Order: sequence, then structure tokens, then C-alpha cells
Amino acid sequence: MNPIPVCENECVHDSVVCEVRERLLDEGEYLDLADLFKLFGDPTRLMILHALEQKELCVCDLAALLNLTKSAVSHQLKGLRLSNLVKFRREGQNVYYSLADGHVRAIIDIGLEHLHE
Amino acid sequence: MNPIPVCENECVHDSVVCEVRERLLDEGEYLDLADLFKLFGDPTRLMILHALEQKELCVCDLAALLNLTKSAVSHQLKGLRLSNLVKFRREGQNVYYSLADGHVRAIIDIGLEHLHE
DNA sequence: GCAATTGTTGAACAAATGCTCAACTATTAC
DNA sequence: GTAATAGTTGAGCATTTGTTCAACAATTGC
Repeated sequence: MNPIPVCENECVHDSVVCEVRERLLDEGEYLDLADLFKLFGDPTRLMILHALEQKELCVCDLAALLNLTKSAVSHQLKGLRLSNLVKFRREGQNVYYSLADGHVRAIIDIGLEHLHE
Repeated sequence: MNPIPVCENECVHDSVVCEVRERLLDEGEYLDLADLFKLFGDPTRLMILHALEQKELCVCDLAALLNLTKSAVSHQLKGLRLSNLVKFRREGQNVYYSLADGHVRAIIDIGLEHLHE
């Protein structure tokens, strides 16, 4: 019998598996990371993020730009806000959104690089 | 009446919206990009990718490592293969998977950086 | 040839996701 | 105060997604 692995398989390279297991992150980290990347996994949110890369925009602008209802945009912005991808400021009746930091641009750029290579 | 935007809103800053619209990508690009990032949006796939960052592994190893069936792992690997995130080679009965290029590591690293900042 | 093992695939089903709709809050102008 | 506009929120519903299960293909050893 071997270390931790409980599995249906015979072939398993135990020493390698154990070695890799030690370098893996906590399960919670992968959950958090997945929740973050899920936000990039929807065309609408990508367009919102990419638009905000160009300029600060209010909800109405985004709705007009993407041909969506303000509600739909607002729902998506909420997710982006909760993960600190975007920040916002109120000015009168308008709420202006912009990117919170450079991570969004960096991630999208690498994604595009991967697609176009 | 103004350029392209057809919308329910009055507030829209037309010149800004038009300017941003010109810099947006084709809709298909956002779809492709979203499909790519969807692959990072699942904890299981993230663990697979992160494990492959450490070492080349066969399906059995991954199954043992993540406590999943070979079927589940194989299904996920298929998606990763189709998007050129992983490559593989057959050696006897085993199929060994590894990362196709540096983009996976780059994306995961930025994601972790964002979470931990 | 046959049995054993690794790996892949398609169908099925439960869980998660994104949009719509309606109701609501917030600010401005009167 | 009221009316109008911007924005948010929760429920509902159709679509998508991830795993399981069973059947199948591929390689090895006899």
C-alpha cells in the first residue's frame, strides 16, 4: 500500500504523484482562482472589461455599447466589483466604472496572444 | 439621432461610446477568448493545469492526484487539448500530458497575484 | 488469438450561469 | 413634495456545464 492516493489504478507513478501533490495549493485557492477566471469566461463580461480598458464608462454607456439592458450590465458589473476587477465612482445620477488595476489587461492580453499564436 | 447606438437611454455619452466601439474587437474574438478563459474557470481543470506545471503526468496520475475517475480527467483534458493548452504523447499504454506553452503559467500567476494583493 | 489495463467518448442528469422582468433605491429638476 | 432618469436587486427560466456511467478503442503480455 502506498501513501495518500486512493485510486482505481495500478499504473500510478506514486513518487511523482506525491511530489506534485506537495506543490499543489490548498483546494480553496483553486476555488477562488476558478471564481476569478469564471468572470473572464463570458463574452459579455469580456467586452465590458475590454471597453473599460479604453475608457471609464457609466452603466448607460456600456448598455448602449453592448446593446444590453442596464440590468444585464449591472448584474455583470456586480460580479466584477466583488472580485475587485473594477472600481466605480458616483457622479450625480451616473455611476462610472473603470478597471481596478492592471491585472485585467494583462490576463486578456495573454489570452489574445494564445489565440493568435 | 446618433450613430449606431440603439438604446433605451438618454444619458449615453455618444462620442465616447463611438470612440470605444471602434477599438473593440470582433464579437467572435470575445467568444473565442471567453471559451479559452472558461477552461480556467473550473477548480478541477485549474488543478490539472497547475499539476502539469510541475511535471508531465499520465491520466492515471492525474486521477489519483485529484481523486477523480479517469473518465472525468479525460473529459477535462479533451477541452484543454482542443484549446492547445496541453499537449500529449503516448508511451505504451500511458498517455502523458504536459503544458503546451507558457501561457497557462502566466495566466495562473497573474490570477494568484490578483487574489493575494 | 485472449485477457488485462489505460484511455476516450456519448448519453444522462444535477448544478451553475446569464438574461429578462418587475420592483426598488438614488439623485436631479421642477 | 412630484416626476424623470440612472442604477441595483431578486425571482424565474432557459441554457450551459461537470460528473457519472457504460461502452468502446488501443496497447501489452500471455
